[in-house]
Amino acid sequence: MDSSIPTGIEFETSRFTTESIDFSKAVPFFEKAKATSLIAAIGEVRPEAIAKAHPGGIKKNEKGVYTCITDVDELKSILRTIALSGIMAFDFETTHIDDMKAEPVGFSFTNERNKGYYVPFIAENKDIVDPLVAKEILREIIVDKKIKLIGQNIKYDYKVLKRWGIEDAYLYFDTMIAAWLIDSAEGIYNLDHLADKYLDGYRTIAYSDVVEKGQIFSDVPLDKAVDYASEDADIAYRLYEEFAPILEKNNLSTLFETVEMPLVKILAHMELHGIFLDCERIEAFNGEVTNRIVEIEKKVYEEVGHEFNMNSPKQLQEVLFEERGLPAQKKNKTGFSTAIEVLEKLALIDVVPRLIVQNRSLVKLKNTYIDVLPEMVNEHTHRIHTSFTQTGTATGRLSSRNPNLQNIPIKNDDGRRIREAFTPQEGYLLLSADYAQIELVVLAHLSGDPTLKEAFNNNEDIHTRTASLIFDIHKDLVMPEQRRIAKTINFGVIYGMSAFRLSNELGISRSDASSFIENYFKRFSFVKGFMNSLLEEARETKVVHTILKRKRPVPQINSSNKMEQSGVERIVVNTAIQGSAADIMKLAMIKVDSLMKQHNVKSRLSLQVHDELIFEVAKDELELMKEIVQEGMESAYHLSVPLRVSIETGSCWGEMH
DNA sequence: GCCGTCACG
DNA sequence: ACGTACGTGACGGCA
Repeated sequence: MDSSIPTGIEFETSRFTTESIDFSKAVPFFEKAKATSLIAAIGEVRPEAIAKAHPGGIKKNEKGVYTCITDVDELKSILRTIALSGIMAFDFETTHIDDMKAEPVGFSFTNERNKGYYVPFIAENKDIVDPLVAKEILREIIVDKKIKLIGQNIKYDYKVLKRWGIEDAYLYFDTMIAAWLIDSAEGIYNLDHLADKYLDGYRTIAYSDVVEKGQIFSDVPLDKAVDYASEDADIAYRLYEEFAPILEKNNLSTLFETVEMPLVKILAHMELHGIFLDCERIEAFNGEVTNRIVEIEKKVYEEVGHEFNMNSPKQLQEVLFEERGLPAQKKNKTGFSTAIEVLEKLALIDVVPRLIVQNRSLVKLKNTYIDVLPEMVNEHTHRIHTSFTQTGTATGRLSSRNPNLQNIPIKNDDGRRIREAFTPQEGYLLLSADYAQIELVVLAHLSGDPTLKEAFNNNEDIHTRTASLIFDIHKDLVMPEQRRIAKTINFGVIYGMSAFRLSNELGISRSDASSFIENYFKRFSFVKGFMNSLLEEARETKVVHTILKRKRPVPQINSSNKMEQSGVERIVVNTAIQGSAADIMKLAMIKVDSLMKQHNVKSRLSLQVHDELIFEVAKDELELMKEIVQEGMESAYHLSVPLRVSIETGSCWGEMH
């Protein structure tokens, strides 16, 4: 890789303004959307309806006709013609699956179903089309003419485009995101699966049939490469024609256009920018942790009388419950559980489980973070570039992979040492902005509960307030233990609590737990009412939706299996809350991004951790950024209770003031 | 490839 | 009497 990796990323002018989005108006959006699709319920294809809509007998699963373009003038002429239509499906073939390493070896495109073109730069290791020449032709229609791009997982192609030197693109329609919005419970959104599911069992050419094991795409014979690559563009185009009307029909177009698609670029920019990891800090900590692990293991072996693998649940069970005769507690499928809460109980009566508890968390830190994160540092940017998955959750949240930077430890001092190794570049600080109690705030809004709303309107400590209500005492008299109980109950409300779990969590009897819950719902009666109407609606429609009308299908809501049914009921309650909070955070990211562009700042968004945004902020922009971030996040969506954001800054993640 | 476990919100 | 908190990703062990 060369200097084409962007260091400071330039942003295009957003189609977005800072005005808040009015979701009450469904904007007709897909001008090209044709009435070809007839999905009755979400994600459900009705063959007879499709036959009606295609009286000519057009088969959705027909193979397309694909063309190889090797002549530069021909490429120019075809792309210019396509540019007149204003839209095209586009797909890169590259050297790597990792978009931070991938170099283009060719690209495919189409603006018509059953057609496709492939432009090979290299095939069978021979140079064909000069990529630098092709790049300029592409630039003309992607940057200058701003053609609307359709793609499957278009964030990948956008990142490759940017790293290649094409600085901007109009990301119009990601078929993967559309499929996810249409059916967030499906979980599989790769092109092969989507073609099978939505194009009447269309079988795509498998990557593994084209690219031999150990080879890359530039090794593939030209004829095979043309078919494989062109098909990707063709299928993406066909899926676009399928999905656009389904989105319309399900009132998902506005969410798609104004939230999910604008977010693609924001995530791409975050990923490209990455975050710096101070490997020396990690290495210093590694020495310390490794010593402690060795010490603990030595003590355990001494105590037990022999060596064994204490990371093997099976071997550990033997040692604890057979050799040492400790009382087994929870069972799981394979035997007796050695989960942390079990070990903590046993730790009161025996030194071995006590040592194992310490060992567990240190080994976890070492295996998951200390040994892995330094290896994930990009050798050119010297930073860590996570990948945010936009289609990874059923609720609307993001997830983070390779590495997951949404689960970096914070809850204890050892773990926090990992967080402290994430540091800003010279002249910058890290700024963390997080929503205070966003899920309970969302609950107050959705339920309209006057007591809950009042607490947030008065900016009270919600757990203390809850305690004062359920224990019927003045809030100044709430004891820490009572606050802890209230906090657990508040979590329980969000998750759809049961008396059983609450009693376990609090170490109290189940009847005591039941009366806490009863008391809670007596005090927050609108919350109970809200949940009931949510469930009623879900039973009726088989769908739960968020404030932005994001949908999660819950077909099992009326299951005759009571356990399954109550499981789905918890999902319904939690999805409405967690998903709405995720909606708000996405709006906030878009708004803050827009404000940052308006002010033309050097500062960059680095990470999102569900209710928190982390920025790398230029020191001379600190005050401005604090204002922008707070304003953008707090006004992201108008609720009937105030959204509050707390901002901290520091010279590393984890130590913020 | 699944399971148990555990890091986060 | 059942046997249970929601959403993720990643690890090592084991078949």
